[in-house]
Amino acid sequence: MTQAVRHDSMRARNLGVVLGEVRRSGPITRAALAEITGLTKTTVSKMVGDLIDAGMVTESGALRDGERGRPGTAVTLSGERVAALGLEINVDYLSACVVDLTLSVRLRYTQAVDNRTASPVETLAHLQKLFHKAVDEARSEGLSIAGSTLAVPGPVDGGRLHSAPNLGWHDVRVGELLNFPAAVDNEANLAALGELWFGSGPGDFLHVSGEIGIGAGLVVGGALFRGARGLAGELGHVIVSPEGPSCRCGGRGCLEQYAGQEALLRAAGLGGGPAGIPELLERLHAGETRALEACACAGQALGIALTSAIHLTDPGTIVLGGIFAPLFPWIRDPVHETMTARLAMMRHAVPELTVSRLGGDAATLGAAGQVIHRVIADPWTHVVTGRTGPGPR
Amino acid sequence: MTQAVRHDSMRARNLGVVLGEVRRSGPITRAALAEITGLTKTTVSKMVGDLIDAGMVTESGALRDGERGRPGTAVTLSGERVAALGLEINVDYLSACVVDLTLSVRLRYTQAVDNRTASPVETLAHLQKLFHKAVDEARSEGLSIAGSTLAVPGPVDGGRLHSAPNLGWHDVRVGELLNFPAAVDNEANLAALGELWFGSGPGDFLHVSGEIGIGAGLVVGGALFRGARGLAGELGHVIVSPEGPSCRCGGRGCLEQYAGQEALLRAAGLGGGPAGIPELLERLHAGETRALEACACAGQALGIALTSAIHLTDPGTIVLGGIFAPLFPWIRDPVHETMTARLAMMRHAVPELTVSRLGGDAATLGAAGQVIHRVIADPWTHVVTGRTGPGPR
DNA sequence: CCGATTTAATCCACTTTATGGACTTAATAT
DNA sequence: ATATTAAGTCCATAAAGTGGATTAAATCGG
Repeated sequence: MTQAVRHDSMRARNLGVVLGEVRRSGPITRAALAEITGLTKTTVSKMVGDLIDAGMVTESGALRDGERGRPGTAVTLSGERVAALGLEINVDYLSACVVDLTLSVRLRYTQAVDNRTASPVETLAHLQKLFHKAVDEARSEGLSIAGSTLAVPGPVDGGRLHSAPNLGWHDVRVGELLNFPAAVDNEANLAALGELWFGSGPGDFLHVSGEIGIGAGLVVGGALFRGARGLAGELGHVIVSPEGPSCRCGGRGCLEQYAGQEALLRAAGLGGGPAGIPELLERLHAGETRALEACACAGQALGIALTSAIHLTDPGTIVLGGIFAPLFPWIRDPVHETMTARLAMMRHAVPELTVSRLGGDAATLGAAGQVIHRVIADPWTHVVTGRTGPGPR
Repeated sequence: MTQAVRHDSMRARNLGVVLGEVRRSGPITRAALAEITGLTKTTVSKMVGDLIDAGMVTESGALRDGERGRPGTAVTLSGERVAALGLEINVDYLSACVVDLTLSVRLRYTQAVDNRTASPVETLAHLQKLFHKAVDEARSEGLSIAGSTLAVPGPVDGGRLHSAPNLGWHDVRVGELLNFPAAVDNEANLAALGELWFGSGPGDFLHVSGEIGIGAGLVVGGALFRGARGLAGELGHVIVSPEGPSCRCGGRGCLEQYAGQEALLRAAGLGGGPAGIPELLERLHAGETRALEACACAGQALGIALTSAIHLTDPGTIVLGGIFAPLFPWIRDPVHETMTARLAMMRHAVPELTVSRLGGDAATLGAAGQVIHRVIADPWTHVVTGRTGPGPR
């Protein structure tokens, strides 16, 4: 149910509207904010004052635009006080980053841990150390961490990680095992949000994260689509060919069996050993036929799965990330041709096919960005608790 | 951007919250409304008064629940004043229905028109007559039509119908051709909403409308998912087998080629003639092998497409409607078995598979229901303009 | 059968928040 | 130097919800 609005929540929401507009429109004067939001100059002035007190906004000098009349003083987001922490569990390392309100990355950490051999509890203990280190160091820079989110490589439903094949984890209640406050979410979802906020991401796109599994995050109207239980976006198990090779999910012919990291390396003649994507890239650059053909096949399969995804979810753009980012030059054409051929008559415009500009950090950034976005949408608590000293009696 | 809240919009929203709660919780006292919404009794009382004045709510007698203390007077939605009109263009007839605020169907119309031979303009002229007839007759019953929505059999993007194969329409700007005020939406989308509001529909489901084409409407959290351009839900073109028969969409192996009405009838040996679903049902009841096998094959194909859809969109339930409703006894098992086998390892619970309780009216009902839902979510304008006579000066 | 208790609904003084016009400030134009 | 224009602040007012007091209408207990 939509919640009822009272005086305090009216103010809370309007604060969010004003702060959101400051974020959206860069340096902007109070007068312009009033115009855009529809609030009066008085109201906006008061709110901007509160936001400045809370350290979320700063005056960034006079905005002289050549027009006559008194020039306005522009305000911008301030990265000096509020920050958020993004965490990620990868196969062989943990990573963390601290991002401030302006979405600038302030601190980054990685710590090598072989999470395939470690138990969930061990891994999470390592993660806790990383958490405290990051929080302490952020504090020493004057930043206060408004919240944190943890990215895990598999579908999450209410803090519970269903399965993470590349960690060997199955049905782990991560939320309950954490000894520090953090939200838990799927790496593919958060990578999509990372692309939205830190990449060139437009407002509507399907972000494909190719790893050992293949996940996807669907962003529509600037918000992530999660489905009924938060398990949406399992692109890796969309059926490419109903009688294809069987998959660990129980099905047959899933995309993962054609374009997952393992399948791809095997097709390129690199399976079975410790060989990885770097080797594949070398061979591609060397023009080795087997590697090129492996990419072409994977691209076609991806194109087929994406065609189904487009018909079902109608994304504006497709963004390829994860292992597909470095492979983009070799898979772009087969993916694009497959999609174009199969979508030809149904739509005026086939979704654009682009590549992620973010590296392996996409999920960590998205995790931190999610917290920042929540703060910007609802700065109320931070404004109130952010007051210095006891308020007027 | 989220809009700023001012005093009037605060009141508008709270009116919507109160009215929405009246709808949700049946006959309910003012005190209970206050408890649930978090507003004070004073505020709720004032709002209920306004809603009664506007004819949207009535007192429905004392609510004596055996407890001691003064019994409350319950209020319910009133179907006496506000209503909505749903319209639908089918292959060989037009239909309309008037639904009141309580979602009771008050008037129904159908008019035989062969829309395959008629041009869009001719069809819409017929529709206009139907519109006025419905509005006039509703008015004579004391109902005022708050709005209307038109269901068309194909994907719609901003009032523009991309293609409606069973009408032979292509790229028709329906919104601009209408000489009366109505929103235009895809029949599959509206059928899903019909199921949500008039059927047994739970809050999260994928509604499959099998017709000549196969569409789907995805409802998550009580809201329809439309994708970036409103073209989501084209289940009929999800790829079942990449090298399958070619489809009018330009692709190959689309679901429609296996489970669409034409493919199904052809497989059952009924193709080429005027034979239809009734004949197929006769043969199924007679136990004819060819018909049974056709259903089994269609069911398997549907199961494969739904498996992909489930991985991508994670619906809580699958509701089969359209031609799949009467065929349900014969396709249920193949669909269910295919889905279960292929989803086994990925989720604890495979989505439930149910059948639509609504007949061919689903879309018309959804169309009218959409208007009603908008009125309930935002009753403000109706409360203000609904006042009888000049207000107190 | 009557008073005590309990809950519903209304009344009224008050608080919170936004409004809108007046006022001050700081630029450009003439 | 003065007029004009726009930004930002001040202040009295309006709109809406709050919370406690009051009235109303039941059940419970003796």
